[in-house]
Order: sequence, then structure tokens, then C-alpha cells
Amino acid sequence: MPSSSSTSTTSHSWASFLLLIRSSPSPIPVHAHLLKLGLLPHPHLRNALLHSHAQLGLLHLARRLFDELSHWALPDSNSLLSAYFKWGHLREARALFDATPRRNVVTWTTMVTGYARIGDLESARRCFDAMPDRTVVSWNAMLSGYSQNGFEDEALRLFHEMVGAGFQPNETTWVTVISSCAARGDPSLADSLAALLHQVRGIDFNCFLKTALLDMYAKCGRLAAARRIFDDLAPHNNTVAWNAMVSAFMRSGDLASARELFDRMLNKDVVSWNSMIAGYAQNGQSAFAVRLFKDMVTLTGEHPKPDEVTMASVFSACGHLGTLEIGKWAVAFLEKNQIRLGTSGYNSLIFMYSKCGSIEDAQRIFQEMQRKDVVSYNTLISGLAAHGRGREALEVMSKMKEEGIDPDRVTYVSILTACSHGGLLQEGRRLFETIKAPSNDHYACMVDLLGRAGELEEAKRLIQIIPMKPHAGVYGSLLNACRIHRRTDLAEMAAYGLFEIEPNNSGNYVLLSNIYAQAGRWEDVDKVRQMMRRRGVKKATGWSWVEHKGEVHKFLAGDRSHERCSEIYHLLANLRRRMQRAGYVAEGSCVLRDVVEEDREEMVVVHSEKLAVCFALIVSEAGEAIRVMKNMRVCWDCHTAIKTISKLEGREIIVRDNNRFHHFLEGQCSCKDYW
DNA sequence: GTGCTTAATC
Repeated sequence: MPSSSSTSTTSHSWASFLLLIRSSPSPIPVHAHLLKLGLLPHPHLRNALLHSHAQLGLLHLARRLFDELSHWALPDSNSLLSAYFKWGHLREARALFDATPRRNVVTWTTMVTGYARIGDLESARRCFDAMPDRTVVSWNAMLSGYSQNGFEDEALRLFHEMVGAGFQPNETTWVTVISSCAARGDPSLADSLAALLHQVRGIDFNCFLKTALLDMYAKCGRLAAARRIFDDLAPHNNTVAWNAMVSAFMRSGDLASARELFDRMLNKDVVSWNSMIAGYAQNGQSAFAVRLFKDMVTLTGEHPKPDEVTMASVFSACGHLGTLEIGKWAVAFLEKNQIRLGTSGYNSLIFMYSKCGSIEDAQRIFQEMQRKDVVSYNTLISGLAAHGRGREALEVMSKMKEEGIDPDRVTYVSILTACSHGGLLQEGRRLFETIKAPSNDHYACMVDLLGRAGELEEAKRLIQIIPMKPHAGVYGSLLNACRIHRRTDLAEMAAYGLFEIEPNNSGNYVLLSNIYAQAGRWEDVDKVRQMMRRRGVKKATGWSWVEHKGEVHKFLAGDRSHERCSEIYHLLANLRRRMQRAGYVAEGSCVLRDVVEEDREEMVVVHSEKLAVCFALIVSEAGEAIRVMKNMRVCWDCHTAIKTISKLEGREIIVRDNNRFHHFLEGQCSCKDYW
């Protein structure tokens, strides 16, 4: 067996082989070459080869080298150990660690890192605590474990412990601590950390450190400070710094500056695209998000491949838009390109399907997921709530508890909404009692539930005992309940509470005015209208749209601009005659009035959703469900009309208003709470 | 001679 201390020429060739092993993309040819030259027994070369195999995931080869080596030399168990973690072989890693007689600080640190990478911080910490001795790298490993798994507070606490134990933080330590601080988003913490950093001597402000600082300032709202560091780093063509700056602009809502920077970037990587697409989606610009995604995959040139993060943003954008066709296209893209989704990717798929009216697809995705988190449950529950499926939402919630996942505040908002839309008063009451410290949102949901169920006195009493200042949602729920149950007296109280909080929300005024109109109090209707004029509040116009063959067809109330306008109105008139003949139409409703001759004084403009439904009836295939999106409330008249149309045409019609769905089939509607 | 730790997007 050759030893490492032989002649200088031999050691020179070992060194060059080492370089070769480390630089070649695949270790296999080098392995074969060394075998032929008879150099394989050399322990250093073997260990290097072992390392290459292990890092590339060729674990059987690495293991063979390891086993052969352990007969006569000390093999590098650490390389194999870290590879077992990297490729998800937890049991093998543990067994190797237990079988390793001479564990050094690197062995222990590898264990800490391995457990932290898979998110098992308890085991990581157990290893860290059990370490016979530590280096700064060991501390960094534990710190980054906390930081990257969202335990920023733990990371900062450990940092203090580290300094207290007399360890000198190095640049890596600082980068990790700064990124924990960035995640906290606390500007004063950021400032004190920066001050501390600048006091320390001998710190090399390297690229990592500067970029981490940039990101911290950006996430804490110190955009000017971030910009200064960026201007210092930008000429070095540091893609990470550019990306951090793009997302900083996006976070602050400055979409134009983000776009300008993005367009100027020379080396866009997948994160650059993701930052832009996610930024558009989060700033309510879902159409821009989708368009940019299309650019990413269709424009010629060197575009990076979309990944899970890209797809999650695109699904979310499709959900907000309600564009099922584009959503399905994105799913097809995902499958064709074999992009694998993790939990959050699947969560955004659940969101997309339920927001696009395909709650069954949302349920299917949910069932297919192997790992579900609290967001998965919340997304499905709130989807079921929007679709009026209260019972199923309750089932999902009990399954969640069986699986040992604790409901959070969002879960309770969703489940109370589900009870409310599903007319489940008792269940909702019981659940509300189990909320530890209900927030304004929870009270708003409860007022909504009681109010829809007709328990207005109880709702009023609940508002009086809210331990904080009620927000607009609380009064809004009460006001809406007053409309449903025609309680004009209570409505005034709720409305004036609401006008104080949101003086510019036209919806509140319209609601009150409609309540007066229901009661025939026309002078009060006029008073509300005058108040709106005086305060300069403008009524928002509602519009509806239908997606057909990749295009969005948009309709305003009384719209005559669509190219197939005459067909649409023709169908509408036809339907109206059939409705009358079948006796489905309530006397005096605008179902009757809105298609009348234009010279009638009381003419009501045709609702946008009826135009959209008629258009969809004309263009869609027989048997296909019709999906209409509406950006305002579907009113009572329209609801009745669409119910009737679903019966006359024998079609399923799904209408999404702001955040809920009405499934019409056979003259029935899925919602059980009002109408 | 080598293994362990660091910044950006959902």
C-alpha cells in the first residue's frame, strides 16, 4: 500500500489526480482511470472519490469505496454521512453515525446540519447539545438551521448564547444572524444589529455580508439604505443583490421601479423571474403575473426553467383572476416539464381550483397530497366555505384535528365562514366558544353567522361585548344581516358605525339605501344618495366576465358593446318569455323589467351577470358547466333569474362574486344562508 | 487532503 509520504513525483501526481477528481463533472471516468493505473488504493484519492460519488448521489459506489477502505485505513465517514442526509437516507445516516468510532467535530456538525436540513430541529439541537466540543462552524450550522426553518427568535437567542460562550462570530455567522433579523422585519432590531456589526473589528464586508445587509434593510422597510448597498454591489453583476432589490421594490409596492430593474438585468435567473411574477401576484396584478409567466416560457432566448415557486405564483394569480383555462394550461405545463411540487405548491393549486369554481378538483388535489400543513387545510376549508359546503368543511376540520394539526386563526375564520354560508348556526356557536382569544375577524364572522341566521339581537349583544374597537367587518356583517332580515332600525345603527370607520366605501351606502328601498322609505333613499354626493363617494360599477377559448369577455350592466350583442339580447328576451310562461318569475322583479322596451321610464339596465351567462350559453359546449365571474355582489333579482335559467336550459351555472360561489342547477342554488 | 456553516423568490 502506498503511503502519502513517498517520493515527491508520486505525491505530485496524487495532487493532480485530486484536482482532476474535484473538477470533473462525473467521477466515474476518473474512478476507472485510477483503477487502471493501480492508484485506487491511495487513501486520499479514495476519500476524494468517495466524496464526489457521495455528493452526486451515487451512494452505492460511495458506500463500496467506504467499506473497502475501512479494512485498512480510516475512511471519510463524514462525506458519506452528509450525502446520506442530502439524499434523504435518514436511517443509513443514523446507522453510520452510530457505527463511527472516532467522531470528530465535523461528524457532529454534519449531524446537526443534516437534521436541520430536513426540518428536524429537535434532533439537530440534541446533537448540538451533545457535542463534546464545538467550533464556530458548529454554531453556524445550528444558527442556520433555526434561521432557515423560520425560527428566527431561536436563532437570535442562540447567537447571544454563542457570544456569551466566548466564540467570535465570523462572516458566516453574521450573514445568518442578519437574515434572521431580516425575516423579523423589525427596523429597530435591524439598526441595532447593524450598529453592533460595525463595532466589531476585522470583519470582511464580503459579497454575502453586503447582500444579506441589503436584504435586511429592504425587508425592514429601509429602502434607501438597501439602495445604497445595492449601488455599491450592482456593478459586480451580483444576481442575488439585483434580485433582492427587485423584490424590495415589489414589497414596497413600487412595481415600476421593480420592472425597470428587472428589464435592465443581464443575468436573470429563475429567482429574478419568480420575484417579478410573485410581486405582481401579491400586489393584485395577477394579469401581469400571468403575462410575465407566458413571456418566460414562450419568448425565445435563454430563459431559465420555471420551478415550483414560479408555478405556485402562477396558480395563485390564476385563482385570483378566476381563469380556469389558463390555470389548466399552467397545470399541463407543470406536468409536461415534470416540475415537482412541495406542500406550498399543492396549496396554491387547491387555492386555484377552488377560486376558479372547481371545488371538486381542489378536493382531489388535497386528497392526493402526502404531506399537508395547516395552510392546506385552511385553503380547502375556506374554499368549501366559499362554495357553501359547510358540512364538508366541518369534516375537514375534524380530520385536521385527528391528524394532529392545530387550527390557527385563519382556520377559525374559514370554518366560521363555512358555518355561516352553510347555515350551521349551532356548530358555529360551538366552534366560536373554543377560540382562545377571538380577534375582530372572528367576531365579524360570528356576527355574520348569527345575523344571517336571523339572530340579530344576539349579534347586537355580541358586538357590545367585543373587548376591542370593532372594525368595519363587524358592522358590515350586521348591516348585511339587516338587509336580509329587513331590520331597518338596526341597519341605521350599523351603517352609521360603518360610515365613521370607512367613509369612502360606497358599498356601505348602497347597502343602506337598498335597505330603505326594501322598506319603501324613498325619502331616506334620497338622503343616503345625497350624503354620497356630498362626501364625493362614487358607486363602483359592477362587471362580469366569462373566459372562453383563452379570452376574457367582459360585460358591464346594460352593455351593448360586445360583438355578439344582438345574439345575447335575443337569447335574453327568449329566456324571459319562457320564464314568464313557466311562471318562475316573481311579479315586480327586475327579471321582468330589465328586458323591457327602452322607452319605459322604470327601465332597469340589464345586469352584467345575465349578459355573461347568455354569452356563455351561446358559445359553450352542451353539458359544460358555465363559469361567470362577477366583481360585485350578485343581487337577489339576478340570483332568481339565473336559478330559473339553469332550470330552463338544464345547465350548471357557477357564478363567483367577490369571494363566494353560487352553484345553480335544476332551478336550485347551493347557498343556504340568504335568498 | 478532507469533510461541517453564509445572501434573493412561493
